[in-house]
Amino acid sequence: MLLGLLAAGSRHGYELKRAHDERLPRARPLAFGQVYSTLGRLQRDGLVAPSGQEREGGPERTAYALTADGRAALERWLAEVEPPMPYVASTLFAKVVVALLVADADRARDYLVAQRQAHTERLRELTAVKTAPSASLDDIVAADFAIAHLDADLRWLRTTLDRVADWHREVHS
Amino acid sequence: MLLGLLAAGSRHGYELKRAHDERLPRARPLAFGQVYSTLGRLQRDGLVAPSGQEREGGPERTAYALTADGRAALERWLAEVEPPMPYVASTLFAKVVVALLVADADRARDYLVAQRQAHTERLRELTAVKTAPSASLDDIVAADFAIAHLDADLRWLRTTLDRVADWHREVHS
DNA sequence: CAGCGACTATTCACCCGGTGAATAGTGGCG
DNA sequence: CGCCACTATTCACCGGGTGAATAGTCGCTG
Repeated sequence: MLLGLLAAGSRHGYELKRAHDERLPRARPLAFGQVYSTLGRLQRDGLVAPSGQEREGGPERTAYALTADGRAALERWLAEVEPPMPYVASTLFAKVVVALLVADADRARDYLVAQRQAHTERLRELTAVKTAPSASLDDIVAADFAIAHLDADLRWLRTTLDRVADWHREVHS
Repeated sequence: MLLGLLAAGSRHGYELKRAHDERLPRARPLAFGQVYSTLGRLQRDGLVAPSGQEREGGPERTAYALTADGRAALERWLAEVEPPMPYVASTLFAKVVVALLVADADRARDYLVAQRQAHTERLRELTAVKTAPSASLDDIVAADFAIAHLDADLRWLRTTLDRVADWHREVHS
């Protein structure tokens, strides 16, 4: 991701974090410590290099630019397809499994119902975000992504509610 | 997750990993190193304690059990609802954003089309998994989870394909 | 002018989860 | 006895995430 941002032109660390957070408004904001430690690694591996020193209206800052290797690595990454769902990695899923292991079917059901409600509420919020007049395409595309996955969770929660009794029986056999 | 498995009875590390991988067949298998280091942390925090030493048909093994604090922490965890989609955290999403930053709209489209194909293929595989005669409910519920999220990705890929030109323009403005 | 606060730029120390390999013990077999 | 397979655990390392600390510059105020 940082490589991608640097491809658009060299930047110093603080500004990279700024650019990241702007470009992906709904992603987890980067910590400064993380930006610099990642830049350090990228530099260690020859994918970025310092490209200048600047001092305007603030303290000294070091800009970084992509190296040819960095550009090649980025192109490679962009050319490859992400493996779709190689694993089910989800806290929600794990929690439901544990609930069935640890509690009775009714308790698990209660959890599923509460989670469903929270999802429905969040869906409402995100729909409001994307329909606001001030929504940028960045906001809309990200909201759509989130909405699609909330829907997926809700669908799964629904069918799982129907199966709780059977699943609970199987888990305890 | 390990706490949940221990709630069903005390177990040693190796067996915990085994139980985890069995219970969640489509999750990422745990590394042994990870199980023990997590157990160490849980012990450090007073959530689990060694509960016995055993030697049958193999080397010595140390079983661990939940402490009262551990049980309480597990109950607390189970009682709280997971915050739904607090962030859009997805490699797929980040990749599309970078593609738009770095490449032209056609290149981004090519990537989206290739990714869509991989998703469709994976959907087929997972559908086969859940319809196999030998499929357990564990398999089916996990496959349904994955299928729902693959669908969500596909839905998003579709609308994003329609928006590439506009989004590309906005990204570069 | 000095001090303060806000903003900018970076480092530091630490933690967790993930990884792959190494180490050590037991049992069975030739 | 040695070897192999299986069981049980440790070890050393890595990247990403966290929160706070450090340091410089600028503008404002008394």
